[in-house]
Amino acid sequence: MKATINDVAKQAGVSIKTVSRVMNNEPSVRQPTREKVMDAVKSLNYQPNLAARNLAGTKAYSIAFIYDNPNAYYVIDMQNGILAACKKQGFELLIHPCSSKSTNILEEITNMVKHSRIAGLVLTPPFSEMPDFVQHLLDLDVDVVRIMSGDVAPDELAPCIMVNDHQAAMSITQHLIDLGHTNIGFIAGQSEHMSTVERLRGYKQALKLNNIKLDERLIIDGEYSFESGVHGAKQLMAEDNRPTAIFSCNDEIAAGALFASRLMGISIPEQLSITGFENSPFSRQTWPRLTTANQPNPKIAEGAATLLIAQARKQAAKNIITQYTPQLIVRDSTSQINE
Amino acid sequence: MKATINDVAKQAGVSIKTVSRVMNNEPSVRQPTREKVMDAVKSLNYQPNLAARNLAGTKAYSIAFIYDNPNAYYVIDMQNGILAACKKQGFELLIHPCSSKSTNILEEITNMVKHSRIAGLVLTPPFSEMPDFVQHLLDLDVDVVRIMSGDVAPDELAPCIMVNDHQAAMSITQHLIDLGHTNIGFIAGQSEHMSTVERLRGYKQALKLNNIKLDERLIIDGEYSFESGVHGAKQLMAEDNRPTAIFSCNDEIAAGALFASRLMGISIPEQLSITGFENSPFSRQTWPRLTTANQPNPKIAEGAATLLIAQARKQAAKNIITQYTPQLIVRDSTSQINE
DNA sequence: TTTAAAAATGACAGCGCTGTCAATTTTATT
DNA sequence: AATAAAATTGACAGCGCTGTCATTTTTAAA
Repeated sequence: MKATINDVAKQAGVSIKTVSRVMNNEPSVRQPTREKVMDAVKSLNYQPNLAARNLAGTKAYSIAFIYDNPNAYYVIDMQNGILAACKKQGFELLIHPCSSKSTNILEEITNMVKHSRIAGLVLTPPFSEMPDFVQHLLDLDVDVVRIMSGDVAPDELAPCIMVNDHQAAMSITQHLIDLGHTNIGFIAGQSEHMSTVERLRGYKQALKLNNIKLDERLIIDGEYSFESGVHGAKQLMAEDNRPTAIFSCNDEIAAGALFASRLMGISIPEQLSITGFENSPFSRQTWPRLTTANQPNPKIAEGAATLLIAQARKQAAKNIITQYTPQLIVRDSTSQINE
Repeated sequence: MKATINDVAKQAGVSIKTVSRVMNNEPSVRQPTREKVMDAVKSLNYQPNLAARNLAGTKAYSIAFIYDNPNAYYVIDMQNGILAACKKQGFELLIHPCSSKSTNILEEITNMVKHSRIAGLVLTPPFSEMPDFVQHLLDLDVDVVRIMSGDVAPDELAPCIMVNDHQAAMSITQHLIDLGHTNIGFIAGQSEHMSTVERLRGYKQALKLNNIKLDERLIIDGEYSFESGVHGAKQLMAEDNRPTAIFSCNDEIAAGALFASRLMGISIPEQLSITGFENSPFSRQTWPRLTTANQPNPKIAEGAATLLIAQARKQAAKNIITQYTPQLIVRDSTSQINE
């Protein structure tokens, strides 16, 4: 029923070792031989047995994804992207949900790494932003690829996929400025998240570039939640220096701000422009639909996983930095000032 | 570094076969021997090598979860539950996102089942509601456990975890009736989903039990989305026979209905009660927070996976039916009529 | 052409476990 | 106490592949 390497070898008229070489893209196989083997592989619908590979070889054919993220949309997007890469490369994915606050998280992960043969891990925030954690993993002799916010890698420990929130935040802010806004409120996410820091930095820099004076009172501390958006918007609209636009650190905050505005009888976007961030499904379910920045999470994750697998195969340098910049998506929650 | 079965055997002073027997809970091992082995296992932190097991044995140590669900919260909950069961039983989880509309879905899954040694699959809607699909899998000689909506299993092909939406919908409706409501609108999800059918059935039955005449005009076709809730609520509030309460088929619809009500200047819950369904994180992010029915998805999924693994070990009957009834959670979006 | 070096291919052991079946020990029976 | 039956334990092959190293073939150099 299921073809083995032996069947392929017989059909191609070569030894199983040669088939093995072809399957692993090793050099030292002549082109005609390689083709003969590939033909047999195709005709038999052969797929190497992962268990046997793991048992016999020293290489690993699995990567792991650990997550601690209350945002299910984010996790699923990431997971789907990683799975896509794994499928293409014939790798397996180990999924490990866990809590970053748990005290024995290190032990837990260490145990997993030691007991499953793992080539490496894809790390997302908050894990990707914990240098000690990353170092610990590297000491365990597994590869690591980090997905994190910023435009400059923090170190050369391991490759980084940088999401340029700074640049994206500038684009959003510039979009608002182009619409004529100068009083722009900012509702932040948790300040421990790099993404918040970077988005705030982008916001500030855009103001500076346009010679708009920064009003610190328009920057509201918050967290990545609907409630935070509600409170933030209320607070902002109570200011003397009332903003005509609000930059929300993510779509949920923006949805909250939108909601609060309705309650206060402020019409969006006529009287107030509101922007989101992330382009989660959320942002299409509000009224009006949110202007936001699209973060191509599945693509990012697939890129990260592909890079990780290349690392595992020693086909990539340790210091690779990739950048993604979320792109502005203009929808219905922003417009010219219009009172 | 990593202990093998050999190390355990040596330390316990038995043969590796005996260790193997202990690890697999096979009979024919004397209690003292079993204990000696278990001690060695613990002291060496031994964990059987899955690759070797897969390669050597005929049993499978993996189950699969295929999903096609736009609701990320649902998927993550299910996945976490399944993973918990796998961890406890030393199984591995293969994750396979896919589209049920894709034409080659059957081939795709068949291929996966044939190439990875899989004991069985956990099926959620819509897959669990496709008898042909289930039969096809069974023909492939893998076990299947279905999670689906209803109070009666449709057949005895494979075990079912029934989520009693009918009963839960009755509870919600009864809650509204107890508050004095008799004109209760219903905004449906997609009618192809069993969950919609079952929830509508529960709604109708509760009305009947309370001798409230059913007004078909108060039943609005919809789908499981925010927009649908917005439109549904608008339509309902335009009726002559304007409802004082709205039963929404899920939390997203309810959020939409809530939103529309705000727009129409209807205050919740004073002038209109609105209920959700599912208790997604969504339902805590609305204002007011939604009265809803809690579906313990992680528990359901863990139960399903545990059952599947028992099946795989021939430790469970084929015709097991488990029932979960989502429980009413009363929050702030429902109250007595009060105009 | 001959010969050495390099490239391509193959033979074979063994990864850590389970299945089979044989050897041993225990228990029950006479 | 002797014997048969049952329960327990172990020896060993082999799952499908990769790593090592030997062998063969090709290519380059003399």
